[in-house]
Order: sequence, then structure tokens, then C-alpha cells
Amino acid sequence: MKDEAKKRKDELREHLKVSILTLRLRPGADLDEAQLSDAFGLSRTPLREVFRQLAGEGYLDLRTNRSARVSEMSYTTLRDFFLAAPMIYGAVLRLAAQNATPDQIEELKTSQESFKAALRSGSGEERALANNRFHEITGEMSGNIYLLPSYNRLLIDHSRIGMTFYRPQTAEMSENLSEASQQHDAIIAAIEARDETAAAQLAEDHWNLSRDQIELFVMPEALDVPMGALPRSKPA
Amino acid sequence: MKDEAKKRKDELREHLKVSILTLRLRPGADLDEAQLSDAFGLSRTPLREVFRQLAGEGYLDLRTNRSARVSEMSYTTLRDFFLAAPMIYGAVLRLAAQNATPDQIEELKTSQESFKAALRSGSGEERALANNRFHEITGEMSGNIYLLPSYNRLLIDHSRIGMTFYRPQTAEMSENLSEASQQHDAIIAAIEARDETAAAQLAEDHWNLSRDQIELFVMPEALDVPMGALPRSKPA
DNA sequence: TAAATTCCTATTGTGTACAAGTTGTATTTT
DNA sequence: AAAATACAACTTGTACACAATAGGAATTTA
Repeated sequence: MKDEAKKRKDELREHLKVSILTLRLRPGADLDEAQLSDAFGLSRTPLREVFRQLAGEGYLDLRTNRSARVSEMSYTTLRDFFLAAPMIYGAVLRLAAQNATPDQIEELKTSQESFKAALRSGSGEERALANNRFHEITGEMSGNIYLLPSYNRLLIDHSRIGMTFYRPQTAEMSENLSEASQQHDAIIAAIEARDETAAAQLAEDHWNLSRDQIELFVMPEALDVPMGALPRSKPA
Repeated sequence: MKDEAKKRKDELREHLKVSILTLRLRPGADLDEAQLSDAFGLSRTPLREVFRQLAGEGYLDLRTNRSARVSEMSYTTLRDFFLAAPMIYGAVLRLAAQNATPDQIEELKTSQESFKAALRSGSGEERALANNRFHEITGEMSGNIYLLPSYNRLLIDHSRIGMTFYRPQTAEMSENLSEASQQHDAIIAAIEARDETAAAQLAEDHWNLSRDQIELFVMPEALDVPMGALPRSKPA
């Protein structure tokens, strides 16, 4: 009987996580306690405990006497992200190469298969979730409890940034995605070979690719306007 | 009227944090909901929300259907700590040197005065809390939301490790403490001068000093036994 | 006497009712 | 008509009571 309640609580947690990672719940969105409590068959007490937990993990922001909100993303967070990510991600992958167990390596390979499948036929959401899972596993492999809080916080916004910017609209963007997949394969190989130097290098490459992708999105190719169609102040 | 309840909630949170940082609540200690709820005039509902929040920050561990526990410390955590701390701490101080506001620098100076006062006349607990506050402020200065979760997690165990190992029993240990204080002064100077390279170097020095102190505690000086008092297998 | 099993007690988890607070709307006042 | 205030509806926070579970005590059995 009680397992049921536990299960519903887990479902709610998972539902919120997935919704936030895929941007189905947008940064800054308000959460309605009554509605969620109704939808998941939970009273508000356990529901609010889930809120508190997710707030601790960085999914939500809680303000007293106001509704819980999906944690915000701003231009400064994007900057902070690219400052912190290469370092943390490098350290995690280095430790993962040192400490990964055979079981974990198998799990990583499986998640990479899911990622490839999502690349071929899946939606953007499936791609983001599969990619997220891949990196979560490398975090588990590193096994350093002091690194994981920041790492997992980074992964949340990594997924949200990916959902925003990784929409393959040009050939170059699609190539980037397949390169990301190849890097995943290389990461698996480095971990399996216990080559921590290679793993750290791959971490750097992987983040550089992300940055390039965002630049492609933020600064798209100029429109190919015929000569003379727009007034010019000076000749080309 | 409601401010009262809010205040009691904050008091409980602060009480638990301080108790954990100073080891008055030992790692692994069980928390009694009924007792705390009674002592702080709160019903169990808000109390358990505080538990959830502190668990998210790394102070507590929650297990279903069992009492909340102060988060454990083991030999592996000590190892993880010294792997992660130099990196995170270096990054935080580097960013602090870049981003600190004048107000924050003033706050840092004030906290350093408290630390010095605690060194002169305070208890080990006061010393640990003042030191903790000093480093918390440098974290605020860095202002990178992706670094702070791990950094604050590190600070919790930094304080607990300090409470365990920083009991000045020998002249050398006392010297280490005053050197730590001098390093704090140097950190303030580096931040004020916006010298990020110096700040990062000081971070490394500071952690090396911590490690030395622990080694002094774990491997005390050999007893000064008179020649011949113990059997020897070979001459000195 | 030792082991195992059942029952009891203490503690945790959830639901519900109520209190406190916030926000939007309508009415009044200038 | 615009601004300010008061009111009403809704949302969040807390308390309390009850349900479910864990751990130990006591009794039974070998």
C-alpha cells in the first residue's frame, strides 16, 4: 500500500526533472501545487518535500509565500557555465578514467547506443535526455562526492542549453552532432583504457564543440541578399 | 505573528549547521524529529522541510523510514576532499579576485578579524566557525552558481576536518595556525589588488598547509625514548 | 539456554484542516 | 479619469491526527 505512495512521489520527481531538462517546463515557470498534487495523487505535504529536494539539486527555486519556480537561466549563467564546465568536466572525466567499474562502462556503452538512436530518429528531447544520461554516468564513475554537486548542476543547464541551441538547422550543426557522438565513443575508449590524460583532453574538446555550436546559433550566416536589394552606404 | 515561525525555522537551520560544522553533532548522529520540534517550537512539517534543505546542501543524509543523520565522513571522503579541494578552491579564489565588490572585501576583512580574535582567545569551535565564514565569503565573491554547490559542500567537511585535526598540541601546529592566518591576510590583499594569479597560488598554499597539519596529526613525532630502552634490530 | 517468532512501542510518512499571506478587482475618493 | 484603498478569492505555510513502518522486547519453542 505504501509502496504506491512512494512510487507516485518518484514519478513526480522524475516528471519534473524530465520536464525541466527538456524545457517543457521553461526556466522561470511557476509550479501549481494544487494541480500537481491532484495530477499525481499526492497530498501537498510530500509534494512540497519533492520541491525542496529538487531545489537543492538546482532544478527549482523556492521563494517564501510564492509559488515554486523552475530555476532561471540568464546570460550571466551562460557565461558562468562556460567558465566552470571545462574544469569540472575535465576533472570528472579524469577521475572516471581512474575509477570506472566494468559494470559502469557497460552502462555507459548502453547509454551511448540510446544517444545514437536518438540522433538517427529521435526528437530533440530524446537526444537531450540520452546525452544527459551519458554524462550522468561519467559523473557516477568519478565517484567524488565533492565534485558531483557542481557537476550535476552543470548537467541540468547543459541539457537546457542543448535544447535551446542544438536544433540542427544547417549542415554544419548536424555535423557537430555526429562529431559529439564520435567524441562520446572516444570518451568510452579512453575510460576503458584507463587513459586519464586522453579523457581530460576529450572533455575539453567536447565543451569546445558545445561552444562552437552555440556560436553557430547565436551568430547565424548572413542572409544571402542580392546586390542592390538593400541600400548601401558604401561599396563592398 | 508569522515572522515568529519563520524566525524559529531559521534558528533551527542555523543551530543544525553550526552543530554539524563544529562536530557537536557527530557525523552519523541521528536527529530526533520530536525532540527538535519540541525544542524549537515548530511542528514536524516545517522541521522536515529544513531537513530536506540541509540534506540538499550536504549537511544531512535522509533515508526513508529512518531518522535523518548527520552526513558521514570516512577515509575515502578525506581522500576525495584533498583531490577536489585544491581545484575548486583555486578556481573560486581566482574568480573572487576578478569579481569581488568593495562591500564584500570589507566583509572579508571583518571576518578575518573575527578569525584572529578566535585564534588568540577563542575555542576550537569559534576558530572553525570564523574560518568557515571567511571562506564562505570568498565563495560569494566568486559569484559562479555552478561552482558554489561543490565549494560549499567542501567547506562543510573542511570545517569538520579542521575540528578533528586542528587542535594545537605542539608548537608546530600552533605555528601552522598563525601561518593560516597570514595566508588569509595575503588572500585579502590579492583579492583587493585583483591579482588572480596570486589568489590562485595562495589557494594552493592554503590547502597544502591543511594537508601538512593533518599529516602532523596522523603521524605524530616519535616518542623520545632513551637509547637502549627499546630493543633495536640494527644500530642507528 | 539459545534461537526464532510474534507483538508492541516508538518513529516516520501522509492527508486534511486551518491560518497567514499575496494578488487582483472593485469601489471610493480626489 | 486616475490613484488609492479596501475587499475578496486564491495560494502558500503550519499544525495536528492518523496510517504505515522499523526495531526491539517478550514470549514461545527447540
